[in-house]
Amino acid sequence: MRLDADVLDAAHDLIGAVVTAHGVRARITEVEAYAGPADPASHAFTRTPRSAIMFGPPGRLYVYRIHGHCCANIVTGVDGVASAVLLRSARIIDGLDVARSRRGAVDEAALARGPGNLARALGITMSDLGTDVLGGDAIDVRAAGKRGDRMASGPRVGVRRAADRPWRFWVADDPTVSAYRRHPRAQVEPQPG
DNA sequence: CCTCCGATGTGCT
DNA sequence: GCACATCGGAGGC
Repeated sequence: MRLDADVLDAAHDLIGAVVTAHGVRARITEVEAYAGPADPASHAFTRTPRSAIMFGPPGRLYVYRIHGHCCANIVTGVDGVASAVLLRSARIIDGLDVARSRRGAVDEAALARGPGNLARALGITMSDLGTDVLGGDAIDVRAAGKRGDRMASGPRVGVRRAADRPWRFWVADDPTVSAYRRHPRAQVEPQPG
């Protein structure tokens, strides 16, 4: 996985990768790229205590809370370059009963559909902030065999600024992928040229 | 399709 | 203090 390369390459590589966390294994089916200071939608557009981790080395987990939910990102880019890939959806491979106990009575395809639901199903909380997912810690992300799935891309979900950059990537026609929701006050970004 | 709203932390003033 | 957010479920049209 090219986590130290361009964040769009890293996002591509994370589709199909397998994440293991707290008794559940899942194959990633949907991600979004956030390009740091070059990206008004990124938490690292400005450097704050919360976003500082994204300015560090790749492979660490950036977890944040929003509206009472936790969301998990993989930090990308070499040390000093701030960017990250949000894990939005996944298909549970192993530990279905554990995931169900965390998520309640929902369809199997919906257990880890959407970033808040994914973190919940995998038991990821703020205590996992900073975990090195490449280093044999409690949470692990690794490339899996190529599956020949068709990849699709489009605008990111729920962002107000830079709302039209097609930096969301997902496995085409996969029922575990979340629906697109545009931010109600999405801003139009000036087009170059 | 759309709009509302609970939920709660972060960052700005 | 306060606006707003990488959300998600429910409900209306």
